[in-house]
Amino acid sequence: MKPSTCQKNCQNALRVADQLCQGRGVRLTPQRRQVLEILCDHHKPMGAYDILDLLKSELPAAKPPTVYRALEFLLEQGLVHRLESLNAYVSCIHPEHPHASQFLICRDCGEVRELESRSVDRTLDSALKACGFAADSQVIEVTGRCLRCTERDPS
Amino acid sequence: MKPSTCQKNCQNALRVADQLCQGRGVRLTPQRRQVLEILCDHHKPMGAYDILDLLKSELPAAKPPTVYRALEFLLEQGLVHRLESLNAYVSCIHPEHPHASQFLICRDCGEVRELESRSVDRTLDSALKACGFAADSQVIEVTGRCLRCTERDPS
DNA sequence: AATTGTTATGTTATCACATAACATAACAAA
DNA sequence: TTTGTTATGTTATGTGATAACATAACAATT
Repeated sequence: MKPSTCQKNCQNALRVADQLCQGRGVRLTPQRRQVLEILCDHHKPMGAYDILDLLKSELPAAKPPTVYRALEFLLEQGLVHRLESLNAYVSCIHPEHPHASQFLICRDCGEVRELESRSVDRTLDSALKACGFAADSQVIEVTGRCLRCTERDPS
Repeated sequence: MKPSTCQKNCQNALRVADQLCQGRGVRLTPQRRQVLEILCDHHKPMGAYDILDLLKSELPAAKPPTVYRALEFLLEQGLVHRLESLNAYVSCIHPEHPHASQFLICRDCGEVRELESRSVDRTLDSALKACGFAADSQVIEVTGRCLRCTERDPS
């Protein structure tokens, strides 16, 4: 994807976020929007303190709680995801519909892809049902090499 | 499970660990064994510093690296698992054969169960294959309420 | 038994991630 | 304009993990 296209996607993602929040009657304040923008611009997993460093260039008074509060809001609204195995955060590709999170994390290029496999979802659900476990959240994170990196350097 | 039975299982788990390590030509040193014993005794997710506190009663000089080194070894040998969504560690039920980790974590009683669903495994594998992703590790962690807790208090 | 390479442990300091607690400010509804 | 609520500012600290370097234990030789 060309930089210009990516820029465009980011702008678009922010517009979608604006609309979603407006529709839900919640406030995407400037700080929250800035944090989301940072995550959208990179679209790589970023640690809270990485975000903080970038945020400081726009908001020098920013401190850890500033970032964590924004992240808390964005997570609640499904606009970003948390990657448990990296202690990191990434913006959501399509926040307009909720989905169980399934992530493929490339250890070479750092790209994070959302798998969204309905069949994985269904299979896991039925396994949970079979043993009487009432799930309220699930984490699926696979680390490895993405197709592009494998093709670039098949080793 | 009665305490006596649990005790027995713990002793058994340690013996199995001894044998596995001997067979592999690696050393289950006293420190490593003590950490494993602590995890087996509880068989709940425990943080590294929880383990450290208990370890100190036997080994007062223990410090964070003491625990983390033991955990590193035990993880390598498949004797314990790390729960990414809790930053915690738990002893493995059957270390004798390797398996992709799939955990059910009860938020009420804290029990951790290994799901080991072959169908989930297969479904995920084929989804990964379909998009050309070469996995080298995977995390599946489901948080919710176990059957026992649901039956005890259906709310 | 002495040498030597390797693996394990001891020790200090510090990094990285996250939140508690309390004060102030902005907002929105009456 | 008051009042309740939500958001932000600020300080400090809690929690999880590792870097870096020194020493000790072990195991395989000669």
